[in-house]
Formats: sequence, structure tokens, C-alpha cells
Amino acid sequence: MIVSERVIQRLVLYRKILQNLLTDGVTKIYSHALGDFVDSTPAQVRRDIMNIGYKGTPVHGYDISLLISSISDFVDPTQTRNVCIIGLGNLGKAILDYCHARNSKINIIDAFDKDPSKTNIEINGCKSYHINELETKIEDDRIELAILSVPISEAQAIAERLIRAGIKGILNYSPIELRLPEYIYVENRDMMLALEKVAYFAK
Amino acid sequence: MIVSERVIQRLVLYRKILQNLLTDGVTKIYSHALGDFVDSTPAQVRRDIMNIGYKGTPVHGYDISLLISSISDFVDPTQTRNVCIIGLGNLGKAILDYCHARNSKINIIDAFDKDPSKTNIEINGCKSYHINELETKIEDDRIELAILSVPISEAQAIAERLIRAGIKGILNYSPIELRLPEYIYVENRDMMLALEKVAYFAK
DNA sequence: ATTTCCATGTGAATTCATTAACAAAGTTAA
DNA sequence: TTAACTTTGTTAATGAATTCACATGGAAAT
Ligand SMILES: NC(=O)c1ccc[n+]([C@@H]2O[C@H](COP(=O)([O-])OP(=O)(O)OC[C@H]3O[C@@H](n4cnc5c(N)ncnc54)[C@H](O)[C@@H]3O)[C@@H](O)[C@H]2O)c1
Ligand SMILES: NC(=O)c1ccc[n+]([C@@H]2O[C@H](COP(=O)([O-])OP(=O)(O)OC[C@H]3O[C@@H](n4cnc5c(N)ncnc54)[C@H](O)[C@@H]3O)[C@@H](O)[C@H]2O)c1
Repeated sequence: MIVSERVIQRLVLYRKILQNLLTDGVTKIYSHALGDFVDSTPAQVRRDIMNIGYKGTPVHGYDISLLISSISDFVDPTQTRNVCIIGLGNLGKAILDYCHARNSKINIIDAFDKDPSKTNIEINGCKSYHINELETKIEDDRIELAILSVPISEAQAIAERLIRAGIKGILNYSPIELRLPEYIYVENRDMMLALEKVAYFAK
Repeated sequence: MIVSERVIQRLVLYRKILQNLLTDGVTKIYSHALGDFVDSTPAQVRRDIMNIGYKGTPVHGYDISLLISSISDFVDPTQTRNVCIIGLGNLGKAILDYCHARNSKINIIDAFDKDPSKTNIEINGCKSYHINELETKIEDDRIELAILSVPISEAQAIAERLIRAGIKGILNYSPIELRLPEYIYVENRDMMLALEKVAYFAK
């Protein structure tokens, strides 16, 4: 089954909510309750879940831990994927703090910075190296994805190095549109754009 | 003219790109060139621009600075909107560093933290206060929007205080689904979900 | 037992978003 | 001047996403 970007986004969101519910001891959920969490409809939830092949039971709804497994089977890579982060400023550190062990298939294992005071340290199981070592570490550690949180002025050049080193996808926090071959998957995150959207829609 | 969330997101993205082009000295652009920047089509760009009423000229395309003005007239609030940020950890600091003066209509003017070592300082024109002062400052400074970057455990309670204090929209970075009245506009940003999406689509 | 609930799965209908297509009009070149 | 380009604005056509609506079947209640 092939699904759209939208559906994937919702599925990973459902999973996060379901994981939280499970740790709170909730074991079953109905489509309308899950819909409420994400301001969506029961029909939307049921259709999304239909995509991944999992089936709930009428009256009892969905078994949360089975549903989490089904979503994971569907959205997670079969082998683990290694990730690196470039730029250990405030943003990079916040990301590293946050990301340890949220998803066992996606591991941020290496960090890079040009500032020697930020290299050769370990944060949450992620080791930091000088940016000079970028290419060799990416190859040695079989890194496929990168998070970019360097200053704008550096972003394009670093992104090109990443691609040449074999990176397949980039989560980009530098507020610049990277010019890269279109077979590279790039997801841009710009806080200011998000805030502008909130400002437009709030009230 | 009433437009969808999608269109607003693209418009603010166009504006950001156009602003960058303008500072690089570019003054005109065609729909296909703008489309290339965002991996979209000329038809999509033209339709989006149609929504806001601006008209380009055949052969010459769009005048960048006029187009920026038109987008701004359309998406920006008429009066400036004041924003506060709660939680001055790594993430909060990164956001403040980044956000100064990107949009003159949206000003992050107050920050709050419970840690006294982070209060009564000024970062980029934004003053920080103890969280105890939240309600009074929001009222005095006419703050309407909030950015939430506190630990998960605190997020729901703080969000409720924000609503009671009159906040209309929240940009939420705590990885929790806030339970708030539906007339409050909430935009959630979760890095891990974004990374999961990249992992799914990259190659 | 039988009836009454409810919630699911899914095909059909609908709504919404994107793309195609083309007339209109400015520009350039001959 | 006229013809050939080029790019816009916009309507119509297509395509995608969401919602509706209902048959199905398990559980609880009578
Ligand atoms: N998208 C968003 O929502 C968002 C939010 C905040 C910040 N940002 C952006 O993220 C980037 C980082 O923000 P920050 O607050 O962490 O900045 P920062 O200045 O604190 O950190 C940048 C880090 O990158 C390192 N660096 C610089 N050049 C480098 C290079 N060539 N190779 C390797 N490392 C290099 C620096 O040593 C520093 O540690 C900035 O571009 C900022 O604008 C984006
Ligand atoms: N969504 C994302 O992409 C993303 C990325 C990184 C971090 N995060 C999340 O953002 C939050 C903050 O991350 P961080 O790295 O800055 O953490 P941090 O621990 O460095 O900072 C949290 C700050 O909040 C303050 N705080 C705690 N309780 C408070 C309260 N009741 N009132 C006011 N201030 C209070 C603390 O003093 C601290 O300064 C965390 O929940 C983290 O999980 C989200």
C-alpha cells in the first residue's frame, strides 16, 4: 500500500499519542477518541489505519499496543537508520537532548561542529567530532540522514558535502531553501513561518 | 478572500524566499522560478498569488517587492502582535536568537522561566521574567500569542494559565498534545515526527 | 433468546486542491 | 508594422483527500 505524505505524518503522530497513552496505562482506544487528540474525525482515523492493514474490533475499538506495532511496521525502516547532526549550538543541543531514544529505529549517533570546544564530547550517546571528519565518519558509521542546524551562511555548502558523502535525507533548520538534487528528500523547519501561521489563524 | 491553511503556509514561504532574493538584489521573478524554489509548479504559484489579489505582468512576471507587500498585507495582522516565550532552555534561547526582527508585525517581547538565573535578562530586545509574573505581564504588554518550550511535565498546566490570561494562539514545542478549548489555535512542532517522516521518504 | 447498542471497515459521494489549457497582452525582432 | 515569443490570469478539468453512510458483527441488556 502506497500512502501520501499526509498519511505518514498523521500515522507518526498517532503513534506518539498512543505511546503516551500506553505509558499511562490505557490499552484500548476508539477512532473518535484518537481523532479528538488530533482535532480530526473518526472517519479519517479509520481510513488512515485501514491503509496500514491493522484491524480493530467493533465495540472494543483498537488495541493500542497492537496498533503501535502495526504503525511501526509500516512507517519504520526495516533496519535502523543512523543520523548525524551538524551544528551544536543552542538548537543542536536542544535537539540532541530531546531526541534520545524516542524511536529505536532512528539513532542520532554523530554530531559535528567546527568549534573545537564542542567536539569530542558525548551527549545522550551521540559523539561529537570536528567538521573535518564529516565524510569519513558518515562512511564509517553508515549514516544516511542528517539534521542541519548551522548558521545560514554555512548551510548550502555543508548540505552539498553531506550529499557527496552519501546522505539521503536532510531535516533542515537553517532558514534557507537548499538547492539540492531532487532525489534528496529535504524537510525544512522554520519556526518563524510557523509563528506567522499561528498569528494568522489565532482568533 | 478566504484561503486554506495550505495556502497561508505557502504564502509565508514565498515571502521568505522573496525577501532573500530581494536582499540579493533580484527584483523580478516568474512563477516558474518561484515554483522551483519550493518544488512546486508555476500554476500553483500563480493560483496562490491570485488569492491575494496581486497581479504580475506578462513577460515581466512579478515585481518582488510589490509581491512581498501584497503577501504581507494579506497574511500579516493589521496591528503588531506581541508574543511571549515560556522556557528559556536551549530551545528557547535558540528560538529567541533566531527570531529577532524577522517579521516586524510579530514581536517576541517577553520571556518567562522559573529558574531565577534566567530571569531579568534581555536577549535580542526580549526581556525575561519569573514565571510568577506571567499573568500580569501578558495583560500589561497585551500579549496574544505564546511559544511553549518547557518540559513536558509543565506544558499542560502552563498552557492553561496562558489561556486564562488571554492568549489566543500557541506554538507548542513540548512533545505533548495539549488539551485546550478548540477556539485556541495550537500549532505543534515535534522534531522527532519530522525526522520519522524524513526517514520514511528518504530514498 | 431477542433486542438494542456501538464501533468498525469500506464503497460511494463529496469536498477540496492541483493542474491543464488557453485568451490576452507586453516585448522583441525582422 | 507585423509576426513570433513569452508569461500572466482565469476557467475548466482532473485528481486527491476527506467525509458520509451503511452493512456487519460483537457485547450488553431485557
Ligand atoms: N528553523 C528554526 O526554527 C530555527 C530555530 C532556531 C535557530 N534556527 C537556525 O538554526 C541555526 C543554528 O541556530 P543556533 O541557535 O544553534 O546557532 P548557534 O550559533 O548557537 O550554533 C551554530 C553552531 O554551528 C556551528 N558551526 C558554524 N559553522 C559551522 C561549520 N561550517 N561546520 C560545522 N559547524 C559549524 C557553530 O560552531 C555553532 O556551534 C541558525 O541558522 C539559526 O538561524 C532555526
Ligand atoms: N518539538 C521539538 O522539536 C523539540 C526539540 C527540542 C526540545 N523540545 C522540547 O522542548 C522543551 C524544552 O527543551 P529544552 O532543551 O530547552 O529544555 P531545557 O531543560 O534546557 O529548558 C527548559 C526550560 O524550561 C524552564 N522551566 C521548567 N519548568 C518551568 C515552569 N514551570 N515555568 C517556566 N519555566 C520552566 C526551565 O527552567 C528551563 O530553562 C522540552 O519539553 C523538550 O522536550 C522539543
